[in-house]
Amino acid sequence: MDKKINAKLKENNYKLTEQREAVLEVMMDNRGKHLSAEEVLQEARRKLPNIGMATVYRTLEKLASMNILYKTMFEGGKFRYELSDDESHRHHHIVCLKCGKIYEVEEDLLNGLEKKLENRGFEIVDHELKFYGYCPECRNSSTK
Amino acid sequence: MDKKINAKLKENNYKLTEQREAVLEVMMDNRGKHLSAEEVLQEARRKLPNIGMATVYRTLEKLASMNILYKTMFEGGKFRYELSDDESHRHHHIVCLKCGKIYEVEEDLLNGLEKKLENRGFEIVDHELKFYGYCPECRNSSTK
DNA sequence: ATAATATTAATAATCATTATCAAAAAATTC
DNA sequence: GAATTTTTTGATAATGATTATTAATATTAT
Repeated sequence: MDKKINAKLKENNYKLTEQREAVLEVMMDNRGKHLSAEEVLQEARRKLPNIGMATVYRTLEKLASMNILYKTMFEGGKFRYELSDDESHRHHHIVCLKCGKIYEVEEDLLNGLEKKLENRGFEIVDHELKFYGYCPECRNSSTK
Repeated sequence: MDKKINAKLKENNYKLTEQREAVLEVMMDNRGKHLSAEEVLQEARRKLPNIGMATVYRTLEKLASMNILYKTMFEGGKFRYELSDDESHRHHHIVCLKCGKIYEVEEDLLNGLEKKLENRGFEIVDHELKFYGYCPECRNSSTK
């Protein structure tokens, strides 16, 4: 188990039950992927067949609120969760319209943008950016 | 009725029933606002008391598919619709976390970003950017 | 007008998520 | 360590936004 994660769990005195551990393991096994709650449930049941869906939702919610996971709404009105690598470092997404794969975009692409808005009197606390298009593999394939 | 809109309707040979007209009027009366389907239904019923919610959903969907409306998913997993002022000119949003008001951000803030991604082999066809924070009015008020 | 096509309103169905609640597990108190 | 309180769980019901169904109504073409 990752040290930082462990630290966060303690800091929130969060009891690590076997259900919560199963969910965390699923997220760690899928580092870099963006899983829906349903997908997490499927995977978690391979480790713990009786885990209930309410528990999975509750756990994902809790982990997201401690910034251990990112929770993002993608097309189709479904939330997806991914392991947060580095605390406060938000990043953004490119969704391939063909294969559906989700790639990451580093934060610093957005530098300067928030400043412009703050010059207009807004106070920005968060933002969310998604690109839709074709990834390098799909781009040149015939069946876009 | 706006000329451009009328042209688009014709171009898609879209029959302007009284229900559809009511929905369009609501959107035009609320230019600049971002309405949920439910809100459109409420307003539309003031003009046409028997209009059904399925009709409102269908109509909003149709108008969005002709680019007469923008359809955007905001927090809470709800779509909101707004009148599209200018055809292909996408814009983005700042959502005030206090009053919920939605402000617009002009496109050109993002210039250059897509190019960087295209240099990496992606082909970008669309994007979506939302900022969350406090608007100038709410920023200095005591009860953030 | 008559028949074919579109559109509608009401309502049921869907799907992701949340709430409820009694049972099980864990922690705390005596 | 047994008794009691607190937390967590799983099953299931409820919710809320959206979509599908369907029979009735309106519109258009013949």
